Amino acid sequence: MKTPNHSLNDPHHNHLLAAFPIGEWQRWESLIEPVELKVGQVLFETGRAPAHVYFPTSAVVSLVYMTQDGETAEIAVVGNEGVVGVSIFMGGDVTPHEAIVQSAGMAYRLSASTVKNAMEFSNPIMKLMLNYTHAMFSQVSQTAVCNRYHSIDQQLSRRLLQGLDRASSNELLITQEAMASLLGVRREGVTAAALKLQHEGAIQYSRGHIVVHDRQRLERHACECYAFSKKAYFKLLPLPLAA
Amino acid sequence: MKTPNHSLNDPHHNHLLAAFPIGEWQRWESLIEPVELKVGQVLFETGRAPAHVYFPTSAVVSLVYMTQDGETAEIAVVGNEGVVGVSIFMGGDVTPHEAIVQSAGMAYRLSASTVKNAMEFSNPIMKLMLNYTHAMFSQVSQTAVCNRYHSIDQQLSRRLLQGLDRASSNELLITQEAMASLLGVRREGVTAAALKLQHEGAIQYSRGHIVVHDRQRLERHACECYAFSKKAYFKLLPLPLAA
DNA sequence: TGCTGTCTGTTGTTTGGCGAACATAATGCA
DNA sequence: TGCATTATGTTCGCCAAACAACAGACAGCA
Repeated sequence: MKTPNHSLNDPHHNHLLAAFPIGEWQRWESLIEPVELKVGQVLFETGRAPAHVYFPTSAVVSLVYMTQDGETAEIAVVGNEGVVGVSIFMGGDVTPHEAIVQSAGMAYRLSASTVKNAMEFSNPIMKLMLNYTHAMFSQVSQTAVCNRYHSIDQQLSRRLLQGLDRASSNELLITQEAMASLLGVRREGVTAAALKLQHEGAIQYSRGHIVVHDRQRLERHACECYAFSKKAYFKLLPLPLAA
Repeated sequence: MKTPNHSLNDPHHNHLLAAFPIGEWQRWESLIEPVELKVGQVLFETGRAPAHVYFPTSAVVSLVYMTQDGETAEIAVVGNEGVVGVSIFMGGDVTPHEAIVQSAGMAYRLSASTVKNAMEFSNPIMKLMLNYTHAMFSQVSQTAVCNRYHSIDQQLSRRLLQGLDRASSNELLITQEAMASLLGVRREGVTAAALKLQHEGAIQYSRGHIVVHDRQRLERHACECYAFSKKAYFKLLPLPLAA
């Protein structure tokens, strides 16, 4: 991958923002606001009207669905390839899921009202957002199927790769406990799968620090879902995820 | 439920079409085309560019995802509350899933190019479609969670209710085998669950004919997913599903 | 240095759903 | 009417993952 000529904190490090037409960009520059996101921070809650959309540059955000009894499942991951809060321009006053920061970092945000205006007046931006939403739709569908058919081993590998694609190094910061609630399985199940991967030399971890040593091995363990959802983003977005 | 003052084959029996602004409507009238949909008919396939969008009036369509090994899972149901083919105006050349007619009936269709134009020129219609897409997004997310946590009993009840809401009587036409592939489980699992419901007097069935006798009992068996996805459509659409 | 809380490893038991194989019953067609 | 086809019922073994309960291990703080 070519080194981009902007820093990780440049708004253009977000692929969607980078794809804004230059003419448009000037209009937004003054409205867009950098924010630092911390691990565990809740960007918006289920059933509430989100106040902003977030374009992560270095942060990674999980969209998490929670059942009545408090069981959780992640339905999509958003990093610098996308945007958190598509509900806003789709016209829903509320989101069906919550957005939680998985990995600390920077993001740029716009207020909900600004975004709604933008959609009315800028066709190219509207299209960009719709394209992204479509890719996310694919990811959510894929998650539904993955939940039905694939083993914990496969899903853990898939999720690690998805995290890796959105991270700036080969280290991920997440405990097995947290991973379990993302996958919607028990912690013991994650421990077993992670042990297996560690014995094979694919990863190495300790207390929330996961280092990926052998990406290809992970890819062999992962289900098709990983490749498919990645392909969906490639197809629909002007810029690819990190190679 | 009040009897609508138009027949089941009136375009306005589709809630989205019915919500088109009157001024807009005249523009579309000549372009929209009634079609009869037969059970099992494939409206579009995975990975292909859909040629039309379909607004069902009496037909019911399943959006089905298929894995590499041919395992299937339904990710959403579309009846006269919605539209099949949101991918088209979201800008995806391809859909990640296929659309299969579950229940024969009528629908109105528009060509893909017409729809794309419509989106450019009519803001109200664009908003309508986005609202619907948002509700569908909720349904897909809910499906993902349902696949993770809920039993076959619960899912079968949920799916029967979703079918019932989109049917014109209390009879559904679907075999246990077909239901199994929608839910992504084995046929035997569906048989067991269906037997249980039958013994309780909730339903009665024989060779693909399911008659619902006790809707409330089904609702008690179903998981929260049924109520939640229904609520999403209520909130976002101008007209409710059949009561 | 030791205490405390968090994270990870382990074990035994239970269970929902899968796989496979087969029996019975209804339907449709010849 | 008989036969083939399709739909449903049943059974047995099996396994992945859930549930439950606890032990060790590491990190940070007092």
